[in-house]
Amino acid sequence: MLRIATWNVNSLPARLPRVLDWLERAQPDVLCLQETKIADASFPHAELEAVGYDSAACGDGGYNGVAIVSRVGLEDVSRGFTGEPGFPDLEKRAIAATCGGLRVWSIYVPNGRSPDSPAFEYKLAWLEALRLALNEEITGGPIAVCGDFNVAPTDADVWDPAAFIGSTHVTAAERSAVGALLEAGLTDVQPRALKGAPFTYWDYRAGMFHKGEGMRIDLVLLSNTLAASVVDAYIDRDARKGTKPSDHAPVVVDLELPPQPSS
DNA sequence: ATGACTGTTGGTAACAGA
Repeated sequence: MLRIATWNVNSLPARLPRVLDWLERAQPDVLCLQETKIADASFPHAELEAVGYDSAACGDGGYNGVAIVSRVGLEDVSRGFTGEPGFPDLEKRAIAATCGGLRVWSIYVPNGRSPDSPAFEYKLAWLEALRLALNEEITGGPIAVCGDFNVAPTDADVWDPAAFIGSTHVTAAERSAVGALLEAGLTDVQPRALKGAPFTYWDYRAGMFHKGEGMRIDLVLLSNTLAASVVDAYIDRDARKGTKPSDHAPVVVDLELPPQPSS
């Protein structure tokens, strides 16, 4: 069994104790992180190593930042991707590595701010460039594209579609961009809903978590053949509780991979 | 409860997040 997970931690320095605790509790083989907000030179490789995980990071502090944490190998790390657009400069939003024979991507899609902003055009361009970059990899072998997509794929992925009219994350253009990724050969793994909803993000404000007003924007996309190996998928809603949580919860996917042919 | 955010920075107010 291979357990992969993705979690937007909203600052790894602020969240490190919770991340270390969560690794101990959830026992993922691979964890993709987003919004690490930490420069590579300061990344807590040693702290992760102490609990049994290798790590590779792509960040420059401040905003953004992604990483992959693995206890089943971490090879052929690549940062960013060919054709990736900037705003205007390149941002730290993508890292990939091979872990336990699986190509894993950790991505942080731009927020978009508002549908009439240049940041929204950047978001769409970034997703289209990602699709082009993934096209070859998707046909090359098993791949998992994990992260904060900042898009709710359907109306069932937001607590109240009426509350999102005119907002980012739900527009036809954004959903079409994610749909193009699926058409390229990826499957959006549907996690078991805990507490009746499939949400992965709840705004910090106005008690939205406690009122169940969330969104599903953190996704695990698996190459279609690999998706047949999913034996379980869930959102760890408990990780959103308590003191100083991230505003996102981890998504966990369990895979029962077919036996590897021996070489 | 007629309310209720959190993180970052040549930083203590402005901004980004979604």
